[in-house]
Amino acid sequence: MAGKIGAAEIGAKKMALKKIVERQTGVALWRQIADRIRLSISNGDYDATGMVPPEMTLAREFGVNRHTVRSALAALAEEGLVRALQGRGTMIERKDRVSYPISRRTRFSQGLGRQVKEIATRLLGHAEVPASGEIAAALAVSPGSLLIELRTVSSGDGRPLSTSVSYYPADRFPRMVEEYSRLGSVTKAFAAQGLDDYVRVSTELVARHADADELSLLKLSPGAIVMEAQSVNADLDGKPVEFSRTRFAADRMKLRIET
Amino acid sequence: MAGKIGAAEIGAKKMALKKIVERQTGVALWRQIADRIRLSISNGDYDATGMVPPEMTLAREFGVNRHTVRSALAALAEEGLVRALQGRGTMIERKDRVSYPISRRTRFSQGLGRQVKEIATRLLGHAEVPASGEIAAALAVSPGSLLIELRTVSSGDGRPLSTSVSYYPADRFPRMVEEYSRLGSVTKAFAAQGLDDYVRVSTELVARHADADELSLLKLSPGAIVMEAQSVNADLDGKPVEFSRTRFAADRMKLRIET
DNA sequence: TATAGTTGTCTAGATCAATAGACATTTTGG
DNA sequence: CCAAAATGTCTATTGATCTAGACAACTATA
Repeated sequence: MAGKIGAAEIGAKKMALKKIVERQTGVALWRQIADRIRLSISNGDYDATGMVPPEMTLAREFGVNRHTVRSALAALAEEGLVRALQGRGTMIERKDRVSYPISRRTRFSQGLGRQVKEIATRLLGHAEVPASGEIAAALAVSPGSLLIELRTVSSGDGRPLSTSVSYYPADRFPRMVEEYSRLGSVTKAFAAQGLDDYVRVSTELVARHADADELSLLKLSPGAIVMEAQSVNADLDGKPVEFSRTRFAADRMKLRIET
Repeated sequence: MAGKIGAAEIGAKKMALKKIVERQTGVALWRQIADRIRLSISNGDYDATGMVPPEMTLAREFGVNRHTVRSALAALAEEGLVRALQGRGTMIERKDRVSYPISRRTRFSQGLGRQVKEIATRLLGHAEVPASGEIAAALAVSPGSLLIELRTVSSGDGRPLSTSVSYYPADRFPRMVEEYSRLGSVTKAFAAQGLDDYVRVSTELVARHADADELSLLKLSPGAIVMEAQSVNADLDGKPVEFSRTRFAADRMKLRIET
């Protein structure tokens, strides 16, 4: 099984163009197809024409009925990604996923840069909660000590991109809520409380289907995927200052890891 | 909408315990529930007992019929994650996702460390292909110049974790296939061709539903999610030496980004 | 102005997903 | 030993998904 395939490979590669989807999976065919077309759009596969291939062509490629492809395209139209024009074809309206950089100095609003004109972060709510085991460990505080919890959702040009739950040690950052509300930025709220700089020390990523809560917060077409990042930021002495759990709308974002 | 919710928050948090799932989404309820239980298991939510809650309890929490929960548990049993024992309950067989570190010096086999006893990478095939636009740009070679393509699938303790397609400039690494087949490692194959060290310069991540190809390569229960990482490695002069596209089985892996 | 190619709409039937209820089987604990 | 609690199995019904085919409406082009 090692590397003596060579010539036979060419054939195998052509097969791969058949864009197969699987049945009886718990994920409807129209949704799998919508996912794949979305990916093709964002990969620029259709840039030559600016159009999605005709429904009959897609149906043949995916090996499904034309109506199934129509369901997929309807979902993408609902997202505003494509627009169908009777008699002409289906036009691509929007192409790129927003690329979000994760680095040692990750700051939410900065990285998005020129990709979106307007970034809005809305504070959904806050609370003062005792540290649970996992979070206490991540923040290096004793379990049960008080934390400030902030819940936010962020949008780019009106489209929700991510939603976060963040925790801060209440003793060190007692005015977190007020400062964040006033300044609209975690970085500035930290600065207002005497912390000038901080760095990302760890990020863990998983991907899964969105639950109903995330669907509504991120205005996702249901059944969508979220990428969940658990991250810890620390001050320059290595003392953790923030634990947060951010869920990104997977079909609107790609994460770029910078090293 | 800014931070004057406070007390009302506590109620909202309790509501969140209701583990809601959405209907008519193109993703079957049993699959959404399977995803959520899998996440709960890997988060350690059931560590106290080592058991998944009873079917009736889960059905109540998710607001669905017991049979729907049974479908979800059947899928998890199929994955080998849980085992049902009549009269007793449903036992957790395996807990953790494998954590895969992505850093400036990412090396596949090293990072997995003690998490898996045995790592096996199988060469699926190879080919010599002209560089397409995107890949040529990433590798900083002229479009159409020859690349060596390697396709592999990697498993930990017999469970497929990821599948990769990688490209190397054919002029610089003409013996890539032979050396890789002989040594079983990209790092060693590079060394055998005079490249002693290399670093990760970029990684881009997206998440989506797996296609049939990935389902069969990764032996995924259909409808599963993959995380796709496009990465570029370069030598210490910054000259790109490898472009690769790795798809991770999202329900078996978490990615840890180290900065 | 035909004609081919495209999306839009409708109907009918087959299969999958989910609910509902009843009862069997097995284990645990009083 | 008995009762409670858990999983296993079966039947029946409803709604969502997918297929199949036919035709209408619209667009571009020869």
